[in-house]
Amino acid sequence: MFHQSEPFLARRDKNGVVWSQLARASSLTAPDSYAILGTKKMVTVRFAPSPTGYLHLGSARTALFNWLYARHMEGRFLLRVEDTDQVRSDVRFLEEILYDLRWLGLDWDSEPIYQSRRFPLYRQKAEELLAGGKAYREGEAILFRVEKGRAVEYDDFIHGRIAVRTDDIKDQVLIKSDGSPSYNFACVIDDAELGITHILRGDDHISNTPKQILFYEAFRLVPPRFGHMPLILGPDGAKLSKRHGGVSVEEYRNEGYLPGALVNHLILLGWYPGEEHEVMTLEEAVGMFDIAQMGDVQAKFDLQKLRWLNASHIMKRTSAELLPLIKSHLTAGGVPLSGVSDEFLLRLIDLYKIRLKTLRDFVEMTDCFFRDDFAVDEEGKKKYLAKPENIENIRLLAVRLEALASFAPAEIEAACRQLAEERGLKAAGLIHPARLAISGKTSGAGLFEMMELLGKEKVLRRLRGVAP
RNA sequence: GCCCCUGUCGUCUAGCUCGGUCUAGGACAUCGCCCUUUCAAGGCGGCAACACGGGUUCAAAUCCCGUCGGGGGCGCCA
Repeated sequence: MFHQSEPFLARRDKNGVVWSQLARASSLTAPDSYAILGTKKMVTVRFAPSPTGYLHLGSARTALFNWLYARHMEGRFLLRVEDTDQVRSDVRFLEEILYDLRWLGLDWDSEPIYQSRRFPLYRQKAEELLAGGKAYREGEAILFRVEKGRAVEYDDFIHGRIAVRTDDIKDQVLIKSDGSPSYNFACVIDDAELGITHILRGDDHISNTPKQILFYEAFRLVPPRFGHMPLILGPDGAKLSKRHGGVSVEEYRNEGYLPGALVNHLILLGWYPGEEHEVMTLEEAVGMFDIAQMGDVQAKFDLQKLRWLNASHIMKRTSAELLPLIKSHLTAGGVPLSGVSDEFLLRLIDLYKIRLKTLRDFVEMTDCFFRDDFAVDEEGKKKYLAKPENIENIRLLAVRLEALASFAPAEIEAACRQLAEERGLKAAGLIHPARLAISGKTSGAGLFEMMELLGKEKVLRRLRGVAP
């Protein structure tokens, strides 16, 4: 179960359990406890998902920053599955979470470890405390005795010094009556054994930290450095929830967001890379990341900015890179792709990628290229196809285009402009009605390119459809 | 109720550590103009903030105190 190579400077205790941070210094909470110990440790962080649901944006952000720090420091990023709740945990959730992490571009070192397989260890450690008089039994449970009248202090690397009185901390459950370990206890046992050097987690854990530090003390271990990042809120300042437009990574993937864009936004919600670097790739972020610059103020998830970032990331991708993604969105959107060549799709992507906010937008924007029964914009109809002269112009345009030997944009444009001039119109006076006729839309790519991709036959048929 | 974190444009933020260079800078959104075949993209410009009240100081967004606001926690959930 414990597949890792042994942590740096680890040693085994009399029970054969590997411990990596045996305390020798008296100042357990000294900010540079590692320096005091005289040991240079590889940065080791972890992400500890609980497989009781999908990967929430907040969790994704926690994983992301831990990963960033590990990669920047050339340290290790471990995964620990907190599946002590046998009832609510499900492997399906875990698989989804791992899938989402990979999709975001986050990889981990070593196999994940599972808390559910380590119950004997937690019990053994709790019994040590029992034997040492630091814990007591209450029924089937084992509780930790919190010494009153003192303070627990630590230097949070995001918030600075935090101190709480033990009078405000109740005795803590170590092992529950059903034999499973409490969250805080299993967490400490595992973090110590894994040699975790830095714990970066959400602000919601800030009050757990003093309790955990008490456990480290009880085992005479030097605690890791802790940092708590503020939670992300919804646009209205309330807790991020479904009604804000999606809380799971999966939802954003399905909406057509690029992982790089989602990650970019999540990064911006906790760390500012400088005015010239707001749009960045994960790789760039790894290089620039500075944990000391992380923000300590809660930020609101801004869908508008995400959309803009997504558009920026899409524009930077080549059409070939976008192709498989676009294809899956087309398929998901019910567009049959049989008989559609990659060459055709590539050219269509060339034309439209600059206009996309999400990949999914492509499906709606380009529907006229895949079907003949596309919807026609009502406002546009009134504006461009209501007058008889519009219809006549379209009819004449069809005649001109039909005579074209080459159906390339340049030739189409020349024909359009010439006809417009002959009819005493501005080119736009012909272009807008024509676009509406062939696509049903008042917006889109350049008309001549659209026509070329659509092909002469369809263009003529559609023009004649509105101007028989 | 108690404990903890936090408060610069609508939003994300720079500045705060070492008070004066801040008539507070950038980005998203928004508005206007340019470009233009529409929509985008791009270029240019506008609007817009130091939560409030006291101090300290020649001088405070920057230091101190209080108030108010936002968030989190106080489980044999994780």
